[in-house]
Amino acid sequence: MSGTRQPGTPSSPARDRLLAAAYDLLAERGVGEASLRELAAGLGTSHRMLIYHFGSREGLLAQVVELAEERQREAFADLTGAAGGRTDQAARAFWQRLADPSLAPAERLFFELYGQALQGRPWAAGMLPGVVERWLPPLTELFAEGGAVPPPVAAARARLALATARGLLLDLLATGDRAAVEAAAEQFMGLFPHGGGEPGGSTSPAGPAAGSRSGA
Amino acid sequence: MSGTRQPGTPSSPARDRLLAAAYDLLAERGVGEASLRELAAGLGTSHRMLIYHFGSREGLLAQVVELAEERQREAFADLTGAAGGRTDQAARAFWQRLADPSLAPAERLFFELYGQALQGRPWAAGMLPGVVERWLPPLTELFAEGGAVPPPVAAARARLALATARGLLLDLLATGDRAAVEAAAEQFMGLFPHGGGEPGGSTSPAGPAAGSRSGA
DNA sequence: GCGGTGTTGTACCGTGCGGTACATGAGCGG
DNA sequence: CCGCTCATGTACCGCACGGTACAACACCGC
Repeated sequence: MSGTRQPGTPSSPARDRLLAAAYDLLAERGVGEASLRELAAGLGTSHRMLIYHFGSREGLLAQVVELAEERQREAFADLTGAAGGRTDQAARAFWQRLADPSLAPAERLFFELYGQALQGRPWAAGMLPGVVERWLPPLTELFAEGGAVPPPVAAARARLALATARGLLLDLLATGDRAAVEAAAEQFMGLFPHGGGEPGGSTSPAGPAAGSRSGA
Repeated sequence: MSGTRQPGTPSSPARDRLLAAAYDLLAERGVGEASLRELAAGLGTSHRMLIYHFGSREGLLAQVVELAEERQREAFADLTGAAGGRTDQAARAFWQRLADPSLAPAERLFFELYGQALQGRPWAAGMLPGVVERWLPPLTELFAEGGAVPPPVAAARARLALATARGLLLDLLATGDRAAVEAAAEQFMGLFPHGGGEPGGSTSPAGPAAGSRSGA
């Protein structure tokens, strides 16, 4: 046995370091045109090593997708944690986090991967199953306001808030017009009829939140 | 002079046919991994001809992006036309059109191009300048309800509706759960406080609307 | 010190890529 | 009928790609 490692997910420390660094690098450069050799050069290793650890280029990309998914999961955990208190406060806080410029590269990567997954790229397929569904239960609970809102309405609002946050993020990334996007988010949060605060417009959604920076 | 044609946009009929067909083909297969040769084969021509008409692969992709932009412009014209009547009716009609399954390939292409543009791919850069801005004036007018809504509020709601429609479209394309997405859209349209109808939640937004099908 | 196991470097392979050279027609003005 | 331009086909170039072969090295248990 010479060339490649196990095809599964053996998760050696070196591999994990490489993967995290590759994630950051791809967030900056985009996946589309990145060759193994370019990537390896940017990572300070050789394309040989990438194949050794990930089996193939597609294997590496699939692992990056899985990592993006995992980062989303972490963001989601943060949300459920933060959502203990007032709904509108949780919403605003989460939106503030999403709009943090330091997360922009990860979010651009998220949307690139999303687009590739929609086009049926096999290595990106892992993105799709959870990309909406995973967010719905906690968001639905958040919007239920402890039972004051009927479950079907809460579910629809959860889905709506998720979509809205992602759409606003797309806008923000494309235009960079932070003020205008914030105003739109504010509009959304102000639309809900209930008493105390607003329910949490742009609360949760989009990104592959936890943004690790410079990598390994 | 043997090989390539003018680099500009000379727009011969043959070229236009090729471009429209390439658009449809890329909508089905995705841009990411399409080589000139694959593309040409699917178009019933040779990669030589693509280079002759478009100068280079990037030139072709840039033209496809421009065409996508143009299709958006047509969709936008449809919107302004349809928006003459009641706001909520226009909104629902436009959303119905967006959700039409036959538009899905064009919309997937739109989001793939959007993602590539966000990652700085030069041939996709033409996407960004108008992708939000172009929709705002007519939407703002729509949401102003003839002056009943203050301009800043109308502007924020326009931006919000655009973002929401795109987010919901992303959801629909990923999950295929038409009923749930429709329910979320309905929620949005029902949120606005004003009298008569709802202002037009998912009214306008996303796609490269006018969907030409099987191409030349 | 030896044999393994995990890791890395160097060198290479075949393929398909984007792009070019050049010849060949089709259609038309003169 | 010539000559010109537009269009297209065939053949090729050099290159970078993903992937593999194989040898070497580090480290560890014994």
